[in-house]
Amino acid sequence: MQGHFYRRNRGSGWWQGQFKGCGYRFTFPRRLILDVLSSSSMHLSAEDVYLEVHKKYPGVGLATVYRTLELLVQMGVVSKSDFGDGRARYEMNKGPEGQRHHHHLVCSNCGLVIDYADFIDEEAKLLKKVERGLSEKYKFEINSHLMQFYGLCEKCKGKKD
Amino acid sequence: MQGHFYRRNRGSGWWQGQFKGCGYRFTFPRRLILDVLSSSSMHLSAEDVYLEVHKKYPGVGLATVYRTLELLVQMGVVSKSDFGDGRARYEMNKGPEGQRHHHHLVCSNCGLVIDYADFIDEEAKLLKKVERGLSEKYKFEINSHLMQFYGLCEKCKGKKD
DNA sequence: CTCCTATTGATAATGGTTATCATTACCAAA
DNA sequence: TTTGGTAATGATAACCATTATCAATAGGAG
Ligand SMILES: [Mn+2]
Ligand SMILES: [Mn+2]
Ligand SMILES: [Zn+2]
Ligand SMILES: [Zn+2]
Repeated sequence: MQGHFYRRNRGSGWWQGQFKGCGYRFTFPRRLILDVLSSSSMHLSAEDVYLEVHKKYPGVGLATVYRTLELLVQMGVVSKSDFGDGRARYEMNKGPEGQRHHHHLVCSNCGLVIDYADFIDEEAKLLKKVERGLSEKYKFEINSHLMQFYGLCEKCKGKKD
Repeated sequence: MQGHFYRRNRGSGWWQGQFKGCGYRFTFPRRLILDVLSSSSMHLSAEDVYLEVHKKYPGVGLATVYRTLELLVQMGVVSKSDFGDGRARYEMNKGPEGQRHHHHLVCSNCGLVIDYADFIDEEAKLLKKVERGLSEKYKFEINSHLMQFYGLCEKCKGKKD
């Protein structure tokens, strides 16, 4: 870092534990990035996160944002999605309050993304079943899945002439 | 085109009809690209298609391959997937013989991709159910879905120490 | 066969993401 | 508290799949 000074990072608690547990350091930029992700319910791009962090501490660089996001994805703390707009989107996945697993509904016209967890229970039941069958037949060890629905949102559905 | 000559394209049949039906021309490069996709069961990148077409007719450019692939995706003839290797993958989806809808099993370690349609029936049941629920609750008109499983293939599962 | 224009090929440009590298900060040990 | 080894960082260049540009060509209706 050239010319920037962070206040000493004396953090503690859940996040610090998560990082330490994985053999990583809980640095100040990482804390800031987590703050942004935690206090937002949107699907943020790396640049979104960068701009937000930048408001509070202009010293944090874009590269660090990318690196941290990738790290958090690896840790399972953040989930990374592609909604077809040419950039990755990130959102908090696991926090002190537990998981928040959900799937997405994407509008092909305006890009609106809706989170839903309503039908996760039913889905989970079948997903488990399918996963079991696939594991057996293809000798595959399934760790995760991706599921998205595409279509037209209420507004875009009406705009069709 | 600068300096290349295609033999007159006197094609007819199913494909020609598909293109005409959508208001497009059935050109020679487009036919070649379709040939490559039709005669392969792999998940080809745009460059893969380009190299293959290039063997027969070096006059076809990469831009045309990209354009044609995008067109075919719009027409529903080809499906475009992202398996996480930084480039889009294409494969035939609809042909004279009908649809070939399937989902994917992706190895997070070696990138192996397995097509499967075995459990589509069970999946389809749930997908329909969930789609109905989501449509109703969120006033969404669902047109398509994306479903992938990630994990370790047989070989990679064994290599873990 | 003619004419209009959709399509094409070569190539430059785009833009999100990654690599590089000198500098800095975290933290365990003294 | 001081020190030292090293993980992490910031600025920036590089990467690279995909798109835009534009003059030239080819498809196909009439
Ligand atoms: Mn979400
Ligand atoms: Mn496939
Ligand atoms: Zn919409
Ligand atoms: Zn594998």
